[in-house]
Amino acid sequence: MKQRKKQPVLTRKAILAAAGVEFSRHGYSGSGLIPIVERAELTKGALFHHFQDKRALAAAWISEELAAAMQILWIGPLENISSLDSLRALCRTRCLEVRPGDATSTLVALAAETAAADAVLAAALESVFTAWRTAISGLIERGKSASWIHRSIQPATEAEFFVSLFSGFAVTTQCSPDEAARRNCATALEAYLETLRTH
Amino acid sequence: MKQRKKQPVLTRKAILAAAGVEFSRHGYSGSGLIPIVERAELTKGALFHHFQDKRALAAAWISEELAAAMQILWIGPLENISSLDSLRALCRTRCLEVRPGDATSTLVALAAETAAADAVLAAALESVFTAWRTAISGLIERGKSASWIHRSIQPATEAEFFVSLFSGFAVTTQCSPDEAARRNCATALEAYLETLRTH
DNA sequence: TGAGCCATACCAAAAGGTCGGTATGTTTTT
DNA sequence: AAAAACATACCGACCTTTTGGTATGGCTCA
Repeated sequence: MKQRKKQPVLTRKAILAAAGVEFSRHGYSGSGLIPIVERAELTKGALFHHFQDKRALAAAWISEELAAAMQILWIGPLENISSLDSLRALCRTRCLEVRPGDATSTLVALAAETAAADAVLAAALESVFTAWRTAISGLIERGKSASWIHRSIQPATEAEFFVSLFSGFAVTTQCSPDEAARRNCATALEAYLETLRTH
Repeated sequence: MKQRKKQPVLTRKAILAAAGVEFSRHGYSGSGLIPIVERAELTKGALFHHFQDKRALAAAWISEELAAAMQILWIGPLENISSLDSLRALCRTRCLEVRPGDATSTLVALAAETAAADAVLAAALESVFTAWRTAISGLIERGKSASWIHRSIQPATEAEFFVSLFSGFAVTTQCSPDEAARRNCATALEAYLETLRTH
């Protein structure tokens, strides 16, 4: 099969990837378009050919790249969990490896920065949050059916709580990124997870 | 004592207040200096007379105004609490009234946006977080002494958890500011607080 | 040859910040 | 006590750089 010299889909992906790096490091307002296209080794012509404006670029990155990253980090693993111990292991890992610029932190940071003022970005971000929450509440329902999660636990409420909790970890860790804080979070988290257990 | 006709402290306060409104609405990078001085009905001359640069303005606002607001919202009330029921009532109130642009949300939003990239702002924000955590852990120690909090609870760890939790509430609420989400948070929060109780 | 793809050049506006000037105290000197 | 010297507080014009965004034109491929 003959191949085009340049595949527009690759160009688009390159811009999205570069934009992701900038957004993760400097937030939405703090990211300029020139640093983005320079990082992608392209020009603004390419950028504005694929995206209507800066906001559309950010929205596309959120719903495509960021959502995919959250899928790998959270949704996929959560779907394969079938015991409270494995849930605790996953949470411990995710908690200890939270770092500025990773998918979870960026999701939270972008939400905190833009969601109140920009409905378009808020909608894109919200759908990522919703996918996350849905994975949690699904897991809780499976756990209740299999009797390794207490029957009094309400899936939707608990999912809301769980996502808020990790979002908070992402923020406070960003502010004081020492190992002790992360370990504190992990410890308190395990104590919380125990409250879900059948007793 | 004779009084000066113009009180420079008022001008400074006016700039800080205006800056606070802008930072709360648009974040740090999203806030321009011209909107700030226009809101204060002053000029850039006044701004740069009182503050070295934009970053110093933000740092001053965080350590003076934002810290004071958190004192009123959280630290003060927490110091006057002497039962788990009153703690639960305070938390429920703060949880239900979280809104974009209030002190807690702004603290979290600024931390998420700037803390990873700006050490000066990170330090100012961190000291506000620390005051918050200190108030919580102090309360827990008092509760343990008075036996209305279980003796197995570790104050520092639990304080870290608590602050992260509310920070997360502030973010996720900003993204989907419907009443149901807030109530979910409040419900799950009360269940969590029960785990602190002496049993 | 025409349509998609992307680079170059350019633009108006807004960004953060500088600078000289001035009006108003506050000290110091005579 | 008056005058001179200094300090503080603020204004407003201006500067440079960067911002997000556009207009145009060339290249490639079907």
